[in-house]
Amino acid sequence: MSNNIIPAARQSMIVELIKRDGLVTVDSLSKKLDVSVITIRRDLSVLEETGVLERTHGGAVFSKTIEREFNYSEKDRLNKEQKESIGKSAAKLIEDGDTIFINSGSTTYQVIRFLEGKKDLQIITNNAAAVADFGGRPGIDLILTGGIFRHQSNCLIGDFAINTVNMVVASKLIMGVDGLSFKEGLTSPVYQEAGITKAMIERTQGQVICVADTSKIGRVTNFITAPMSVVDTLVTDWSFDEGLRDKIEDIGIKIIKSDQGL
Amino acid sequence: MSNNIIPAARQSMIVELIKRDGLVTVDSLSKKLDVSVITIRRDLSVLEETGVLERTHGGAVFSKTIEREFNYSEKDRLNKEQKESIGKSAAKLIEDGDTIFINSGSTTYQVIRFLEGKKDLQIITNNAAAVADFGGRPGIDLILTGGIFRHQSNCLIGDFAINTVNMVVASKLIMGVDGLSFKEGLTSPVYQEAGITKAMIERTQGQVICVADTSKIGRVTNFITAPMSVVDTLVTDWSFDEGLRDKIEDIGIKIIKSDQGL
DNA sequence: TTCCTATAGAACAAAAACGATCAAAATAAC
DNA sequence: GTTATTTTGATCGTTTTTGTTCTATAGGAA
Repeated sequence: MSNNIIPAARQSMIVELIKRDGLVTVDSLSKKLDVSVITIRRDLSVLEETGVLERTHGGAVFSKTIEREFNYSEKDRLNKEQKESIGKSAAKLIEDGDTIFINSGSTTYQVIRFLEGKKDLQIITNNAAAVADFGGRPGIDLILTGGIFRHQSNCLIGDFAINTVNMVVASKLIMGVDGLSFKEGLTSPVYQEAGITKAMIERTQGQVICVADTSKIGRVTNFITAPMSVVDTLVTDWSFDEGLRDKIEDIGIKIIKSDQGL
Repeated sequence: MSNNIIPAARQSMIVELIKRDGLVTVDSLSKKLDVSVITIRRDLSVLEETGVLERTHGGAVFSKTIEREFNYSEKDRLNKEQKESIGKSAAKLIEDGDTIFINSGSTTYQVIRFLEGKKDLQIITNNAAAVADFGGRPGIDLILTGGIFRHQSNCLIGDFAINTVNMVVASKLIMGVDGLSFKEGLTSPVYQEAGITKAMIERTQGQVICVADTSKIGRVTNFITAPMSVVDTLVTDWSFDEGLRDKIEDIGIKIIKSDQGL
């Protein structure tokens, strides 16, 4: 894919990758960008000079100082590759003309990113980060629910948010969760976020799509949002344990596994 | 497609491409514009002189400085120093325990920045940018109104926003305007934004503080928000024309001039 | 600790891109 | 139509970038 690119382009790709993943290895960059390892090292040295990254043995990490500025939380970076591919797969389930709820979370954020190009879409979300790189895409209305800004998870919570949700009937819901278990159902670590999601579920007349990388499956956090049975479709990543498939499909959930390697 | 064009046209094409892609290569430009690489190099040198791009080996990247200004939008940059000092002065009018409306705009955004350190404050705003560098300040609740995201002015508009505003009674309003004239009153270039501000004015029981640098005074834009008489305090910058003072104070508006040099 | 493997860095050679110069072509001026 | 000016392209030496080889070093395992 990638040959015949100028150094500046290659370096900006490295910056993108390190912003996305928080960490890159010389080896993987060498393969991905199709240049020798020494070239990658030289690039990393240049970029270290500019301050966007810090070199380590075998690669480089995103600069701590810049990281803080960007407000990239650890959580956003965790399983980033999985979340991106889940986002891409989930976005395919959205059709032109849909009105969709999207709750907050690093996985659902990835879905929003991949909705570009859809037509006549209305997104209602309490994810405050959504506006960040949403440069006025034609054909897509982005509606924030409003509410109290909770910076830890970059989302909007409280009655104002719930009120807005209650004024909408959506055709689909993209729901991120923190835990997903047969016994306790869908759980969230923050009470108020669970409340918003609950309201969204009630106001969705069409498909409820749950996005969760495999680390969430089987996990239980503090606040119960809903039983698993509200989910129509579960989009998860490639390392899904096939042993669970039957048990999940038995309660009427369709499983979609996203592809590795974007 | 492309032969027989004058240099200026070719160069403006290059500018368009670099604005779009952020980066161009000499080689691809040479092919796309059907001229030799040396010509492209000369074009890039010329354009580098003008400051729109920075040359690199093999091509050029969009100028960092211009890029930054691009994101901030023309409006944010205009009279930045004035706006900052107005923001600082206006923030001093806010007391601990206040519940304040803040409408959207580059000047009011500066006010938000300087509210750090206040206690027990509740900010209700339709400025989507507010969350950007609001790192969870203790003692301050930031509440977004919700609404349709309007990327051109980074704000939230529409019924959802107005509904939220209508659920609040604020003790103060920080109001940015685009024009401020005796005859037409306070005006805004965007209909929906005027609507939000109107709702905020109605729901404010205390002080209405208008923040406007001197370039706004006397200007009229398209949509009337309110007559000037709704304003209690006008915070403007140091170059305020003292000849207008009496006339403005006569309608009951207190004038605060912010200091130059932050 | 000691060994071992993987990574880093230096030096050199090859390839690509650059800049300067000059001639040819296109355009403008007369 | 002729001349002057600008613009473009080609050549060639120079600089930058890249990859290979080799040596040194870091980090993990026994």
